[in-house]
Amino acid sequence: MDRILSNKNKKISLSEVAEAAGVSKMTASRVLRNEGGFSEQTRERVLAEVARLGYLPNRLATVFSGDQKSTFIGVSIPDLGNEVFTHVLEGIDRKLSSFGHQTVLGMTQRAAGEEEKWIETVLAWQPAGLILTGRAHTNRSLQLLENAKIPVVEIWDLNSSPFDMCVGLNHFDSGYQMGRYLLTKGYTRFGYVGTSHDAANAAAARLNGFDRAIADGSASLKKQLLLKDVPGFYTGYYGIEQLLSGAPETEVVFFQNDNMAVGAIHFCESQKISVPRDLGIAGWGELPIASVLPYRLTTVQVNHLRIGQIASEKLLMRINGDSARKVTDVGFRLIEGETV
Amino acid sequence: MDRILSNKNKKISLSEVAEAAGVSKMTASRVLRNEGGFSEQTRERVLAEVARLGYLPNRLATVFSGDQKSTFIGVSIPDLGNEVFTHVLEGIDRKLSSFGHQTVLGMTQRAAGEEEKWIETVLAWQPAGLILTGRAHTNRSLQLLENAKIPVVEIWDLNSSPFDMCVGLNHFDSGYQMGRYLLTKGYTRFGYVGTSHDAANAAAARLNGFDRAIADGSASLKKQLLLKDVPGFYTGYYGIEQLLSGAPETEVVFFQNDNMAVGAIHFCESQKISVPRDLGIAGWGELPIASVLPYRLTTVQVNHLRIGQIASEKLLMRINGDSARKVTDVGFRLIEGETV
DNA sequence: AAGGATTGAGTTACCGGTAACGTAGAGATA
DNA sequence: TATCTCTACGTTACCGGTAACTCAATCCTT
Repeated sequence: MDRILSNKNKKISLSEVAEAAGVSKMTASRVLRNEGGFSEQTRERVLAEVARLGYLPNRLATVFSGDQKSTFIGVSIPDLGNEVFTHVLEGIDRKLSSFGHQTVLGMTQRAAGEEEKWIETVLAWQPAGLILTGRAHTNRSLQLLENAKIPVVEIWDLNSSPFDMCVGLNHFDSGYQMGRYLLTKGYTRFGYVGTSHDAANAAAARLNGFDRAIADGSASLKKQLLLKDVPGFYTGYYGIEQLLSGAPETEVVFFQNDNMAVGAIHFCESQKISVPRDLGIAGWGELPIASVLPYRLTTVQVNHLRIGQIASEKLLMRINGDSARKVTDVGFRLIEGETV
Repeated sequence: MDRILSNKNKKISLSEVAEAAGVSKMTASRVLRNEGGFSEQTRERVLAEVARLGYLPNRLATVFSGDQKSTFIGVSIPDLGNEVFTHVLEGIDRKLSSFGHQTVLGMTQRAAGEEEKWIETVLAWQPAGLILTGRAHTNRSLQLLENAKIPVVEIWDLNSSPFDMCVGLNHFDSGYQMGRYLLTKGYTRFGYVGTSHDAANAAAARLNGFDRAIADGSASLKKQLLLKDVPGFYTGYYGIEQLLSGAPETEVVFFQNDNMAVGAIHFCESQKISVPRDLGIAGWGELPIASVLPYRLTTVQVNHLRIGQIASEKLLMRINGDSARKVTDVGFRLIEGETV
């Protein structure tokens, strides 16, 4: 009845191919790896049997025997629902797959210590390297990574002394610069809306930087709102409503990302609050959504795809035995838009 | 100089743990699997050595020896840049990881035949099952799947006779219903804007259904635009501009997804084109972005997350030896919004 | 024509676990 | 007391490839 269950005959192994071709397993192996040491006649016989029997090599055996390294790369990201990280992941997978590697995904946002469990599980599969988002790791995680002796890239938040390698940007600085910029625009009453839902360490760093800039400018952050929700349009829309009802004197609001900022702009439009005349709005990350606004959003531009690509490149270099720079700062650029 | 290269000592194996504990490899294995057949004293000694040496089991060896199945699940999606599929992927990975499985990602949109190559690569790793997006597979792909003898779920587009199992919805019908609905609203001049960029078989089915409905209503699709771009806001924004410049008499436009529809609405706002008075706009997929519009978007609601969850559940059931329904239709719901 | 190099194979061992089987000693049973 | 049954291990073999080694036949050399 069941196609799978009824069909119990196991997979074809190299020995069976070899036997069918009338040669030894080793000779068949040589033919498949094109290693030389066989006649043209033998080659044809072996390849004919490979095709006839539908032989597929078992990479597990190769890697297991230690002759080759695995081509798995473990990639942990906090959240697929967050557009920012899907762009990073896209950059990673594109690069890796074009070099014959496989991305083994891990979403590790849901609970603290989740990453540790994931690292342990994925290491048991002998990956060739790991890419981890963020730099908060448990002691045991670090121990596991130490023992694994594989290259590791931490992405997103820049770390001057990473475990191994690191690519990202200085989130604190990006928040600080935004704060400075808004001060030069003459604002004195600031607000911030973000989420505490995800592994928002980087977002927290941005907020800290923003806060510091304002303090350095002898102003102060009037109201900050950390919602327990995903950082999307919707959250921005209702976040701004909530913030304004609590602190209507706010002049400008910095959002965790562009999606939230655009949501806020929509709220303002619906309430006839003029941006930037009545209220300034700043986002972060330059997400595609901002492109459709009739005016340019004030935001911070980050090349998410590039973070993923560089992380993959570092890993690939090290896997190939070359050395790679410990820290790569992809930087950011403040976009002086028309919403403040 | 290099942490990795200088540290050549290989990983600790079970034999080494066993030796250190003064027992045989087999006894150590029994302790770790809690299989019984050892004394409390032995157990403590082995576990102490495991902790001291930082032993991590090599799952490759276990799976390779055929004693256990692998916990890999290969998941191929066309595009991570497309929000729709990231939601599906999120549903998949959540479910799989909570049952101790690993998602091995594959992005197979970029070129035809890419999926075949990916299937071949990933099968060599002996995955426990596969999830494939869409139902267009090459003959060789089908051959490979046949030989692999593992459960396979095709997702997204519903298929009455899937290779193995299938979960999704009838895209043709969803397009047809939208067409019928717009006809009842009295429209006679229709437009469509989508992309030809991704594996848009499902989107093509929606367009076909839409087209058929219009033909059945004795009207006709005036203008259809297939842009070579990603199906996002931006593309919708410029797509509608292009469509209207070519066919200004168009009364209502159906978009490939909500992102594009919202982009179009933004364009209309910027051009003082009133929606729905001057132009009707319909989307597809009920993406979060639509929530921020001041009015409800006319669209088709689909539970993307659920598709991923059900696909994973089917796979897990079959991996555990139970049977699962061949085809699951998650359905869709036409949202009669305020934009037509 | 004897010795050396080349070609086209085959043989053995190994990777790290686990199934299956074997076994010595302690305690229970007839 | 002889046998039987546990308990707590140890031993062997195997999974599917590949490295390292061996070896016979052929082809050049000088």
